[in-house]
Amino acid sequence: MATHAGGSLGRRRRSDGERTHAAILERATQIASVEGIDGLTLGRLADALGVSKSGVYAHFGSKQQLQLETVQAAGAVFEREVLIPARRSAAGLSRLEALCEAYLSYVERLVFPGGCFFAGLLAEVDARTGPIHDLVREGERQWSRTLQEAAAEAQHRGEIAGDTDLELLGFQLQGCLELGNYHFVLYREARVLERARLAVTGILGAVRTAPARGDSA
Amino acid sequence: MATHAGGSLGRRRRSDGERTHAAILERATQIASVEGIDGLTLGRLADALGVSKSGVYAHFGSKQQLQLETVQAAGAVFEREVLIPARRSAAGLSRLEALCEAYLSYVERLVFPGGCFFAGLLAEVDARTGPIHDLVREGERQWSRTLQEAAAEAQHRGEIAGDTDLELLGFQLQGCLELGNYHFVLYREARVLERARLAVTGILGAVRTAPARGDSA
DNA sequence: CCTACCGATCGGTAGG
DNA sequence: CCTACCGATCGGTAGG
Repeated sequence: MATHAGGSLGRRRRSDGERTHAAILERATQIASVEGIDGLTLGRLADALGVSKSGVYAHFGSKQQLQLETVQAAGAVFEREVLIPARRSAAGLSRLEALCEAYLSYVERLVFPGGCFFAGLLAEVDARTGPIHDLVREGERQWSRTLQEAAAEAQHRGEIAGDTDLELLGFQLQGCLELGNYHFVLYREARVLERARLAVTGILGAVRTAPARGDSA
Repeated sequence: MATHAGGSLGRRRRSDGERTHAAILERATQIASVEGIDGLTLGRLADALGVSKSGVYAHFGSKQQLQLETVQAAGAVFEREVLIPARRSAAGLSRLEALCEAYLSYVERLVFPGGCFFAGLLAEVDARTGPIHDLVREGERQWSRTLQEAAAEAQHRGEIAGDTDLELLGFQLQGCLELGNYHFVLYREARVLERARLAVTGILGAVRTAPARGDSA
């Protein structure tokens, strides 16, 4: 309903309400990454923020809306911490490697205290139905596509073998990344992420057409 | 306290109470595989069984005991459906292949309605602490070890290359299996399990020393 | 195994 | 944003 004409003051500063809303969602992603999206309750979130339950509720109007916005907020963090950094690497094999490393780094730095937000959410809602299931399914599909497109560009450039099955390559890499996340959170040892990195390197090494600088022989 | 001397009647038949207990746990594993171990509540379980809440409660004495026994009951199913069938295959590469196929078949047949019980549980409790976390961690460690031991025997027999890193091979296979499970439950398409099978075959093909019967060239 | 209950917490509402 | 409340459900208990 509001027009874009803001008058002589130009674009308004982000309001207090908007900043509070964003702060609530940041806390919500932290809680949900450990307790699950179902473990995120209005009361727990309100306690963590030091406000009343209805003070939180008023921002969303329903628990489902809070959950959906929390998932979307986590998606923005994933983009900022994984997708955008990887885009700084050259398209092709470099970017494919960068995507894998950016993901493992995002896990290792505990951007979310419970590890990858979407790895946890995937397992929580995969067997259910509803809007959150659908949101997660689309996010997972997009992540698979991102890996596969980077692999396709690497193949187009002749950096990986022409007969490489890109779907399988992406699947194998994605499996190593997700298992790396689960094991890191489960065992709490940095060593398991090193194992994931070596597994990724091994899979890429098997399809690479030219040895990387520094390889022996 | 009871002795093993059962008198002239020999070993007693399994009592009604024991059969009821087992029936409760079977239902509990089904509910927990979809709703999570935290989504398994006494009230929901009682409703599904058509008994009163305290009728269920009396069998376990606490919710934690119910949860622990449910996880153990699911472990017995995993052993029956995955580990024991795979042991019918010859030790070495055949058994490693059989372990992967038995796992994917167990997922595909929906032995648990929510897919692999432990894949879901892993993601649910990896970031928490307590006896269930510990139980899952030991189970996951054992599953990794089982895959790795089969790979070691394959290497010992000369079926896979002598310089294969067994830990990485096991990790890559385990990643494909778990991602196959998550995607099958998420997308509900049989095709994604075919992808997982091909991903496993591709990984094993890269380290195999002799071509399998039927391979071209 | 049952009914009947306990205090705590759930999502959500009323009224300010 | 708050207090105060609603009915439903949670894990657990008492008493039979």
